[in-house]
Amino acid sequence: MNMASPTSDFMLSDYLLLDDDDDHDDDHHHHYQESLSQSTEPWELAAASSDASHGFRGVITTSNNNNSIKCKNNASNRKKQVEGGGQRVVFRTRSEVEVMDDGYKWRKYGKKSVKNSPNPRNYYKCSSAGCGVKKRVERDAEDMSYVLTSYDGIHNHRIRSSNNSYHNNNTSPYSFFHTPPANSSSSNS
DNA sequence: CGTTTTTGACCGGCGC
DNA sequence: GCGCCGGTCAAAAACG
Repeated sequence: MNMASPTSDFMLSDYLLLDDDDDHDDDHHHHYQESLSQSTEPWELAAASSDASHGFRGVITTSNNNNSIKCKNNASNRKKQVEGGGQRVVFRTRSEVEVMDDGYKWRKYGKKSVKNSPNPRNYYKCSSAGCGVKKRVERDAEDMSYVLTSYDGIHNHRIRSSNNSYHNNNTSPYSFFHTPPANSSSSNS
């Protein structure tokens, strides 16, 4: 609980904020600030969060052009709004296991092979009805040691206990981010 | 028996 | 219009 204080702001500030600067993304290849958590977890926490201010439909694009991963936001070219708030977070974690327990129960609804990645991409959806939070898990195209996990939306329900109690210990790198205070609905009107 | 995984099909957007 | 590409659906299997 050293680096606890699990708040979204903390995370956003402490890590990296992704702007929709897809224009000059070639300049700075790595949008990710790798911060090794000294926690007891076997995986390293390295995260990149996207700016939800735009309410965009972000596209996580893995391009090997510059041997880098870049996240592009289609703020202008919004295809469809992300149900659940439109929050997108991308975690880059060094782990041997692709799917790790973040405290929520997910149901895999698809697997697809991406062009720029030799590894397939897994699509998960929150098992809770009425919760349209989706999760995308894939291994890094260049570093297969890393797992790229994307979250879409915000859970409108309480965390679902699973086999593990990571959320209870706040040891899960993702759990704290996904534990919305109470105003997670963010103006649902 | 209920739920989840699996896997190919399907579909929509975009580029050519 | 067609093919590519990424995302989702859905039927059957697999799993508890």
